[in-house]
Amino acid sequence: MSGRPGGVKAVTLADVAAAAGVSVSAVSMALADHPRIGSRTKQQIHSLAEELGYVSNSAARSLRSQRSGTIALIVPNTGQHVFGHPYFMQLLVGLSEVLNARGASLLVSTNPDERHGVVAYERVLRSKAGDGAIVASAAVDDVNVLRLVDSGLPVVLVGHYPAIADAVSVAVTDVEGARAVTEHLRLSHGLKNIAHISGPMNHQTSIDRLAGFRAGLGRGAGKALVVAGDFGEESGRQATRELLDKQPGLQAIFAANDEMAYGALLELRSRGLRVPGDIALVGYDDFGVSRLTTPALTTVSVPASEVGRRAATRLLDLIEGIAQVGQETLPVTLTVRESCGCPNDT
Amino acid sequence: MSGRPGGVKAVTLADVAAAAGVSVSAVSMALADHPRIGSRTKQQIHSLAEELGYVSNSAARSLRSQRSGTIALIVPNTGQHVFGHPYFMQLLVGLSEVLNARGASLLVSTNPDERHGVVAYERVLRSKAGDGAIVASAAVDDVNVLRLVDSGLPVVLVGHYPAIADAVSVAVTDVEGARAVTEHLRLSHGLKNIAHISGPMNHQTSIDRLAGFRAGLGRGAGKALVVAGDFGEESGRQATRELLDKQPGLQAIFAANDEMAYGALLELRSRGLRVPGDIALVGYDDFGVSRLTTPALTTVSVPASEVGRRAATRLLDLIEGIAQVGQETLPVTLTVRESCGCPNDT
DNA sequence: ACTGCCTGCTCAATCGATTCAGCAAGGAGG
DNA sequence: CCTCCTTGCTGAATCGATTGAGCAGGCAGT
Repeated sequence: MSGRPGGVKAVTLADVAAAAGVSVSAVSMALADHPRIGSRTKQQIHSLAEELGYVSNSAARSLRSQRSGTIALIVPNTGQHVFGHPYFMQLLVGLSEVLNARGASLLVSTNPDERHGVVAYERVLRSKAGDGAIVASAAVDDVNVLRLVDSGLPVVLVGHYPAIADAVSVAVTDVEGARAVTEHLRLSHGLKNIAHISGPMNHQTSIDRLAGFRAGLGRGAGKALVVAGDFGEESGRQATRELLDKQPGLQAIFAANDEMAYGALLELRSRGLRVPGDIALVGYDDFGVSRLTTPALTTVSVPASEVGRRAATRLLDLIEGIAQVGQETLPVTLTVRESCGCPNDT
Repeated sequence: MSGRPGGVKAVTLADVAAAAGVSVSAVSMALADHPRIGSRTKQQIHSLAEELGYVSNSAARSLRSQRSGTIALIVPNTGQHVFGHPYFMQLLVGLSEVLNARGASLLVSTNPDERHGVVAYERVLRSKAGDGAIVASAAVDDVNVLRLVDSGLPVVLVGHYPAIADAVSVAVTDVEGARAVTEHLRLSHGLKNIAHISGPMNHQTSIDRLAGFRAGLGRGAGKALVVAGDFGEESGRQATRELLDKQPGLQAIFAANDEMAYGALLELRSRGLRVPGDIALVGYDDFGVSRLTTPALTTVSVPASEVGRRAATRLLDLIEGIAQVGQETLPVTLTVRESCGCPNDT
């Protein structure tokens, strides 16, 4: 009723209590819908709180209830790294969707710089700023992940961590996906001398995709040539240079992600090699890039936003005490476009 | 010294105090480097705190100090919308960089669904979960933005809000950018009958780019044909269909962002029209997409991560009481590639 | 009429860190 | 020798919400 001017005056429980002529406890209990508060009083307090614009102070609530209503996304990397990759975008879409629906907030915790591997973990782990954490994109040999899981704090890992097999995690069938795309090159197109540009080998994703690649080659598929990149476009280009120099009869390249595949495409093109005419090329991830290139990239679609959704759901359940069975694995799907040699059907 | 087992036992100030044999106050003051605490005691407390793994409880600290150390990114849209657009990614890169460097955290506040326009604002505004807010991608007619700014809470707006001219904001020179790219088409390539696919007209960005387009046409540049899209790829394709049907002598299309330009490219291609041979095409934003298409898209590069960096810096300064002059505008740059008709220099 | 129980609220402790007033010990100054 | 100041710490209040214990009044049962 009274026009509130500009000042930031916080409305506390005490204000509502004073207005209603009851105690602070009564207001707190009324708003929490406690059965021992009369329904007429509840009504009155609710409308009064609404009118005064009362919103519970999150710090006080967190302190008392020992719960913040916030979950942290921990990424042991710099912000540049995180938000630069569309993978995280997709993951965030899924996370935010579930968190919003269940009234939780999202705290994003990246690392100030590459050195402080511990900072991102500790900040959340100890300060109780988050009720739980989702860890994405950690290296397989990152001991902090183990520490975090061991600490007893609710944690959901995104991706496989064989070293922490009992942790709650959400991953995708990378081995199968890599195998499928490799077999597509080998069996559907009859290609031999297929090379793989892998990701950094301290990430399980890279390990799995490499394993799938090897499995997909079967035996007698010629030599398996592998060069490691870092998931960045330029490293894909560099790796392609190496491959072309080392391997004369190269017929196909399977890059462990689309960005490296795009780098490969640039290098092949600059050498006058046609894709897929001279060399077939496939990527992995399908986060937008692959749709745009010419030729459109055959790739493996990773359901990253679904991974985010599942991870958030399981973490919130975990926080609420609902037991979670260990690993959950979502299927990836082969998305055939043109760069493998299949006909264009746009 | 004693191996800590799995349990989540919080180490509080009291624990450190007990171990050091001093009062809680002394520990608090020592860690805050208060001058009235002896340097020897400080040393001892610091190492003891380190050893016990003490981390201050963020809820308690926030409650007492009335400051959360967190800033909120408010986006009056769903998570899907936010993280789906590379613009936000870039913005987040800049934000997280500055926040990390200055010890602040990032709370991402999206909306559960399109209806609840108020939710995202109120949650942060009232609960004191954040010390300040950065508002991005709000509609020009969103009254909640005005309310938020009026509330006295530190707020930095991303983009122009002519209706709230006195607010602290960080924007880019969209009018000039749109004008430059339009003039490039008109003057460098001598094109006439240039059409514009605009964004949704309740966003200032769309308004500014349209204004720049009009300015760039000058007079006597033929008819200015404008069709509105929604910044999505499909709407670009749809708009292009309309344009081609309505306007026989069309020589160039300027899409208000790259994704719509990509949609336009698909439509042009499917009709057998060559770009830039038959029709020149330019976009706006330059967030990755434009580099990948064939032909590579001429566009206007928006320094979104720098916008994020500036917005975060100014917000933190504002929170610390450093007065901020109103609007700040960062320059965009014309990035010439191939789709306008310029030679390929890859 | 007395006990027991239910209803509807109030009191006070509590979460953990911060901060100001205050107090004891020691040295300087008169 | 007494006062005053400085140094180095302790005690207690405080931030705002939550929650179990407690208490007053009303009603039913015997």
